[in-house]
Amino acid sequence: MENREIALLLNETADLMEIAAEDGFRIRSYRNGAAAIESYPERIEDILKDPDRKVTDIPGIGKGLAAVLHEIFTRGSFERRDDLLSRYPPTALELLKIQGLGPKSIALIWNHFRVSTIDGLEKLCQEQKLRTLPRMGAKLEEKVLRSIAQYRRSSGRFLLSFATNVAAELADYLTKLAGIDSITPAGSVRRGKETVGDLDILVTGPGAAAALDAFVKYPRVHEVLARGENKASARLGLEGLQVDVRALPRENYGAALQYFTGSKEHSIALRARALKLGLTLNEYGIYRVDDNTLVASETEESVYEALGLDWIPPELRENQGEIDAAANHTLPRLIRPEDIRGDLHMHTTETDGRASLEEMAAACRDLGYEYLAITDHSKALAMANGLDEKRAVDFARQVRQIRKDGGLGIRVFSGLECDIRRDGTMDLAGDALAELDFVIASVHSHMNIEAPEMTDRLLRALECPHIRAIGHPTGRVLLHRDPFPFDFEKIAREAARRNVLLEINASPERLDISAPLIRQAKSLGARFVISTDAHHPRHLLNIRYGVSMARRGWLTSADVANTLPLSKFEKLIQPKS
DNA sequence: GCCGTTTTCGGCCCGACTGTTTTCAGTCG
Repeated sequence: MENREIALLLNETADLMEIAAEDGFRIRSYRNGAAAIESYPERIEDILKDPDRKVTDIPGIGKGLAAVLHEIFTRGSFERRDDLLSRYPPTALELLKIQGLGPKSIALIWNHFRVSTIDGLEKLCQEQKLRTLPRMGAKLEEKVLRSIAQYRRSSGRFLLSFATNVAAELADYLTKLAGIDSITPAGSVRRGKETVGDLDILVTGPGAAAALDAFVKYPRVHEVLARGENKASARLGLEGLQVDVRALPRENYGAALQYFTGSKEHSIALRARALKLGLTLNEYGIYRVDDNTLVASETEESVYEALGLDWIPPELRENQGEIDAAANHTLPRLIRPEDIRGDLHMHTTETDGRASLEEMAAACRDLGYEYLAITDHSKALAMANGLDEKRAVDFARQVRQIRKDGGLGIRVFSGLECDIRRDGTMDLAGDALAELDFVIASVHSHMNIEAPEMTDRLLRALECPHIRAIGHPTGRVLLHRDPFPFDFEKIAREAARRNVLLEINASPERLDISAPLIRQAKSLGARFVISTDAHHPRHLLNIRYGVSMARRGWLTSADVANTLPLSKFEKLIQPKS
């Protein structure tokens, strides 16, 4: 069992414990343990098997959870979980994903109506029965119905980061087999889409067919859906991501890669173009219509070339003008991960991060960056122990002192992720913000106000002369929360006019803003910064997902401020006179 | 349930908002 799956079992149990109104601190221990296991660099299973090692050496795992882990490995579950599942159906966990309902309400609904499914809940709301329970009313019913609709739209999809990791683990496993030349994830993962429905993996080489056998025996396979000559399909792990592995002969790899990368709209447009040229395109190659002779198939480049096109980066393949651009040789030179020279949004133990300034700086240095900004939360985020004016000013001084003392081998900017209050004013006073090098303004509260008020709020925030960027501008959380409504065009235009950068938040759960908005903002003259919002050094690696979004938004390195060398970036963030 | 100790017990991030109340429980971040 993978660490991620153990963490899932512990987290689900913690959810059930919440519904059962068990002790909050015990619940937190389960969650802490789950988080520790999920991020642990080694497999917990290996440690448990090794008599010389103890899982209790992992911070967050004590005697109690160690016993739970042993039980998980002997029989796949544990007593507390089984007991809770005998009292509450597993579907109740799904209800926790509905906004506006928490564990108390779910327990109440179950106890009163014996309802524990989304469908049942929807019926209760429609029949106006939810309001008969204490402290529940018409507004809640509406909110729950809206949230159910949102939940249905997003379920069955997975985060890009999750699918990417599954693909990497599977590739690791398959690459050890004999006779494998290449293993390539195609589909929406290759296009860098923020969420994916399933995973397509293409395998070539003399051992490709045998790789299908290996795949269906892959330990993480939960359920085999299909097993044919050229394709095997299975659901992986407890999460149930569907993975299709296809064995392909080398000679039509390029055509297959194009075909399975999509998007469907892009491929349809390509086939239409082929027909106009007297050609036909399918997953095996490009053929002349009149005599059926093969024109191209071995590489993607040759397929595009046969259609009179430059090779199109997968991130652009959405039939959004990329085919014309490829025909006219005007495709943009897209930004690449290696263009990034600094990360400008991250947290430390001073607020809700897990590492110190020094540790974050060292990690950035190891990534080859030239600079970084530490941007802890401001005081409005009390649960994160946000900085007040005094702590913010002290922090700015501390960073100046570090520089005076010779620095950390990388330029550190003092920053802040400052809350934007409901009225659009900043959470900290201007003279405190003025001490800092790089202030990001972000919305963390009052996200359900009407669009005009939100637009005014953001416009007012942009008036603050000390802010350099708007953090996660639309507030979306993928598969969970829609962007809050506001007039994006107005904000992007105003940000461009005031030289405030729009953040492309690379956190896999956010990837905010979306590719269409990036492209729109670029057309309005906006500039961007791609940052990870890291709360741990390993989160810094998520920058790749932000770069994927930027590429999907047609950005070049010139559009992104943190591709600038240090000296130029410093000039850019000089205080406005 | 974990942790750390002035070591086996007590502390463990908490403030704001919402919708429902008639003084506040539940949710969210």
